[in-house]
Amino acid sequence: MSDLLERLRERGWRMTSQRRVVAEVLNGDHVHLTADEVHARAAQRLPEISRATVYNALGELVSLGEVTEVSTDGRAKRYDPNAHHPHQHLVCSHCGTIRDVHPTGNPLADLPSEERFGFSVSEVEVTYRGLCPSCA
Amino acid sequence: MSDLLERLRERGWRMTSQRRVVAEVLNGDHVHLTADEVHARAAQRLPEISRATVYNALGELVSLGEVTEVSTDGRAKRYDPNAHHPHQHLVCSHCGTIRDVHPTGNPLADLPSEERFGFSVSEVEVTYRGLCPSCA
DNA sequence: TTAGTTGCAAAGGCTTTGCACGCGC
DNA sequence: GCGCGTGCAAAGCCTTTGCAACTAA
Repeated sequence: MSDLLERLRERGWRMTSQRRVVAEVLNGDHVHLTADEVHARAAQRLPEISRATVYNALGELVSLGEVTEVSTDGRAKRYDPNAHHPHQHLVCSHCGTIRDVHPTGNPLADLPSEERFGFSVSEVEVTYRGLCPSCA
Repeated sequence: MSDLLERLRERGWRMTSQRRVVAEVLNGDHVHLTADEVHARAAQRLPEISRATVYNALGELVSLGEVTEVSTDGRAKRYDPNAHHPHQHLVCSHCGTIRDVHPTGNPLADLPSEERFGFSVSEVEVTYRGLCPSCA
């Protein structure tokens, strides 16, 4: 699981310097950057990279299932490269910090078939909210 | 729980024709409108109502805890007046339809204290995703 | 070679803001 | 009458798009 770049190469993702930098910026755990933050970090290594290119790359990584979009209540979406480690998020209601957490139990099992209204349910997204130690 | 307007009056919410119409539009179950949809429906009864006023009113209803913001992955936030009936959402990945559902079990209990990292967790938000009968 | 990628700049969707006027309490 | 609410128009933030130049495979 650990190396995003390697996985992308194996999957035959066309590699360019811009795409490599984006993947490198995202690689790791507990990473939840906005598109703009990804662009800023990428631009440290590749000053000419454009926002549009970052958005393109992020969109593809999401389609490939290598990265997940996290829409916190704030405005900009955040991108989470931890797609191969099923996990949920714990968000501080005050400062917005996000932590990855790994609850016990399977939330999917909590939705009985009579509550599924004929839907074929395939995913669950769980977000815990509260105050982090610094904000409490 | 049923009448939003009544609750607002009891809480001393300053009432104007615009605010009344917004509250009336939102009142009910399984309502998940965007700000723009709220504006459109409100404008049927009060043609001069402005978007800014609708946004103001929605923002206050959210602060008051009478309405919940639902950010599906799409662009515009949706507003759910069902804040007094704890429930989760079942979203169709294809057409975006939202249904309210009432799972068994308490998701809060699934997050053990060693996974809370010192946060005081107060809410959980659960979204089930899948295909609805029409889109399957 | 050639299809896919990039950068730019402009457009687009959703939401917020500043300010003068108007209205609920 | 006072203070908050309203409408308008403009600005703002985040994201997408069109297109010509470029480049990985």
